Amino acid sequence: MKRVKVSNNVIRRLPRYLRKLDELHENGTNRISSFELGQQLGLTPSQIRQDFSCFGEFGQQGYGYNVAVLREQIAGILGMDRGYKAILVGAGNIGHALMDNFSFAECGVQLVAAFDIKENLIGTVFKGVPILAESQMEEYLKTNDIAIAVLCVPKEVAVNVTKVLTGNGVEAIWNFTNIELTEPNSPIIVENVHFSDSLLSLSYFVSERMDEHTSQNTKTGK
Amino acid sequence: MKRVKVSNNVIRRLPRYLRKLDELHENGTNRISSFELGQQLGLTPSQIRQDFSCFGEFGQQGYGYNVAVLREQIAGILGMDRGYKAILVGAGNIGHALMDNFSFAECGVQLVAAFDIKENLIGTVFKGVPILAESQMEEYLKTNDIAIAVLCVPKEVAVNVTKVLTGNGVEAIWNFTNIELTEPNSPIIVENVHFSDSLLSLSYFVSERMDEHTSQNTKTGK
DNA sequence: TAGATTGTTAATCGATTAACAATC
DNA sequence: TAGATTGTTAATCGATTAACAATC
Repeated sequence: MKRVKVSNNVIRRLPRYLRKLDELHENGTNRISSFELGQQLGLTPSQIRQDFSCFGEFGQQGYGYNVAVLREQIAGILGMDRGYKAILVGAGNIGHALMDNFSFAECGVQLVAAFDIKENLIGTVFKGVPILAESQMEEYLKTNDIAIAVLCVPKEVAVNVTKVLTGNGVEAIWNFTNIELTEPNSPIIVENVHFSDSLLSLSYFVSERMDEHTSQNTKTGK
Repeated sequence: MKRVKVSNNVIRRLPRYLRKLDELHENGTNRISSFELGQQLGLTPSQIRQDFSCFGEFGQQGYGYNVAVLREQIAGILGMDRGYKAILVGAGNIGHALMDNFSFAECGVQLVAAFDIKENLIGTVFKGVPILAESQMEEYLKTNDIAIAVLCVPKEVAVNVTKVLTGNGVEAIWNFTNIELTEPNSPIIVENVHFSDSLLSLSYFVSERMDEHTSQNTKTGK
């Protein structure tokens, strides 16, 4: 596959393309043009064609894109066909909710084990995933090829757990703790899910909206 | 407050500034320069000063920024002092995990009620938040001033629930369902938390890393 | 005062959009 | 063939970085 340096913005749009293509496929749509796709996603056709051209030529002049083919291409670009193995660390609360609801398999990721320190969880199997003692984690990492760790531990222990993970071959951390995990020179890949950052952004947009209304009312003397 | 149109990129950095300032405050740091803040966040001092200047003048030449003052300014910009009221719709799984772990109050948001259709949940109170029947929701919205809805329902019903929300004064939706909620001409504010998009991006970066290694090994004949 | 550091203007860089030849 | 639509090159736009006068 073509692998030139692709901008972050492009990469963040790829999962959206995938989701839309899945939807189109379900609807029985076989082909789509960049114009129509742009309409549905709120993007310009130019941007869509530019984005795809980072990775190859997936369309056909005068026809557009075959939905199924394009879907498979993007899935491949995202690495969904690589079967990366993941472990989850911290099976309480959000960790548990992820195991319960989130389909790792739909992203092409295999969740092979979870780790916790709570005695009542250790040794149990939840939705087919064994929950093991955190003390066993290092050994487990050494004997299994784990690419991804889902980090759901309390923030106090996050840094120490991260050291064990990165020291034992884990490539990437899906970070659900509310701390900045990225160290300046670390080669580890960190993807943050910061709920509070997300809610605060939303709060900003609400405030902006409210202030607009207020100032308009002032202007019009309401 | 100064309210000029500020780019999305700037807004997304504000919660990170806030988090860092909280950390500095806890450490007992009273003042910080844009240079030092940039070092700690991996940003240029220029960018930091540009970002702040969208909202006002919070620093002092020759001195830098007072941590506590800057923190309060950013909190205000984000609307944390406005006490927005929120409801949560769908109290199972991820919704329940949010109620259990996530501190709405720390973001300055009041979670005042949750709604569900499960009989065994209705009428109970969880962490001080009453869980009501979804059939009561419309009435509740009409008699309370709810700015934000946290959407955690199954995706099949998400669109219909959204109509009820937007039709009854809700300004913004914090969307935990895995569907595209934003309609072309809708004035509703939507903040998406798409777990699968996040994991797929991570999967991309892992794949990129692996391919780099492979191609290097090929070049060096390993 | 001299040194430090801001806020802001100008320069650079990168991302998006427009245009169009190629071709299905 | 004629019409449609791609992939790509060029133009535009916006965001980041650099520079510097103002001033604490």
